[in-house]
Amino acid sequence: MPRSRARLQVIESAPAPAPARERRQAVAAPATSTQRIVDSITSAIVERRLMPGTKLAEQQIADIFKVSRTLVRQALNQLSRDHLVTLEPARGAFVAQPSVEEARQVFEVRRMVEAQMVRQFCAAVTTVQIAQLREHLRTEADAVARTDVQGRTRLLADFHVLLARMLGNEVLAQLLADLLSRCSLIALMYQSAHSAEHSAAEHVAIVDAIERRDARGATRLMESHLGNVERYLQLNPRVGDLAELLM
Amino acid sequence: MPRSRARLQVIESAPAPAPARERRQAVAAPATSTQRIVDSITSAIVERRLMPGTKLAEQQIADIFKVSRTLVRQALNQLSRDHLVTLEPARGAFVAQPSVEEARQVFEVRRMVEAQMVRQFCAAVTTVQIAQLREHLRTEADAVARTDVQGRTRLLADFHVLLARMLGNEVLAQLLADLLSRCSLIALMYQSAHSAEHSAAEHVAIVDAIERRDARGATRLMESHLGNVERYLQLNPRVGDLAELLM
DNA sequence: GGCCTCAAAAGTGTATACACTTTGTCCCGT
DNA sequence: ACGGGACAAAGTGTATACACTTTTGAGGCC
Repeated sequence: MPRSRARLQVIESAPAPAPARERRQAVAAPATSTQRIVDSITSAIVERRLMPGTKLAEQQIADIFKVSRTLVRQALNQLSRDHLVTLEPARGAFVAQPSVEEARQVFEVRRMVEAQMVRQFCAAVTTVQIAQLREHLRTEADAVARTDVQGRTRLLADFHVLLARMLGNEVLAQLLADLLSRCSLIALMYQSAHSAEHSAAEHVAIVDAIERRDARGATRLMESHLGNVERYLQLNPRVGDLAELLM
Repeated sequence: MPRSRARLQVIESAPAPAPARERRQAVAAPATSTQRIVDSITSAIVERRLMPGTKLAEQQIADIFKVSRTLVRQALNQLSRDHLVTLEPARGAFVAQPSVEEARQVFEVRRMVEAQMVRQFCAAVTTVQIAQLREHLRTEADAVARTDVQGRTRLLADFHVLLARMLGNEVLAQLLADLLSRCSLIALMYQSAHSAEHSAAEHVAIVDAIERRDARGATRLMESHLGNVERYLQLNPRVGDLAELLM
């Protein structure tokens, strides 16, 4: 009997004119099919089109992208390494449902890394870089003003990666990018109540401190920023994890 | 052509008597074939049996492990995410040759993360944990005394992961484990001149400071330890990277 | 009616087939 | 001789085939 399969509809959104994504694609050539799948699913997860716990059946995805399961499997493997999906042997792939504990640990690591990052940044920052940061803050403010939810989420995360990249340390930047994609998932799973406006404002304060070369102040601001973001997570899971919901 | 279909040959290789590998398998049962391949290649790289730049042909590896290329490809993909091999499209997989710049960045990140780690550790450490650390240091000293090269290399790295794990932060521990496997490759590629004895001694000093709950001292010691390890890398590449060798 | 059994369906795990790309070699023209 | 182009060998990229596992659902039994 044919099962009506309408659940996972078109993941690939029409080429959104979101400037951030445009730029990303322009810079780092997408090219390979596998990467296209990874990117699409990543976006879908981070932008809440795919909810935590959703099953990602290989054939289904293969049909959508018009490729074989081989490539889909590769993509799912990559995603599992990013902690965006979990693979259960012989059962399949599911959109990850990071636990409260994992959330805590991810934020802990971010505090450790980013505090040091900001500290070093103050010692080496150039006026050109400050200008770039200001420019980014402006874009953030724009997105917030337009209530462009997807755009602002990405931009708020990019701020942190931008800092890392400006230290000229690609290893650090990638590490932070990984942590931030996990944070996106965490934030949406635990419905962050921390408003985008608030985050953007804290970013401004951090850049102000950096401009003053106030290492201690900037560090403190970054730590409290991350603390705030974490604190406002609603630690009663709202989606997925039926066990916790029903007990 | 008739296909001979040998069904499911789950031929576990005879347990190699290498003590280090034994231990690893005992702790985290690998089970799946793919993981077995990843572990084997990882060991081979870290223990210098596979030199940087070596080509890893899929069929060749498949024959060795008696599996299909499918699983080998999965393994190689994982290894590339660990930065132990690089994949060149349509050309194949090669044991990675981290550049001098990458080495610098990895150590930079380690300094940032581990400095904070030690600081926090001083605030929360228990006497039981100190005892565990002392125990580990004893094992290190043993391996150094016996000039058990492979064992001591692994143990010196494990010290750092042990610290991370003791903070109860699995995310941090994994992150550090990743960085350390990259460091192993870097160290062997640039023939570290930093003696194992010296490293072990510095580890002891760090634990001493931790025991005194001397956060500032421990942090400083950790930073100088990592600085030393990096400083003693021979930054003239000795293997691979012909370009740099010939100019 | 509820529950166990079991078999078909659906889905994952691994192997194999085949297309295409790269690389090395040989032959030819200059 | 030398350079270049065609061809063969080797190897990677993707699709497909088949084996095995989990899930599902229908019927039979209590």
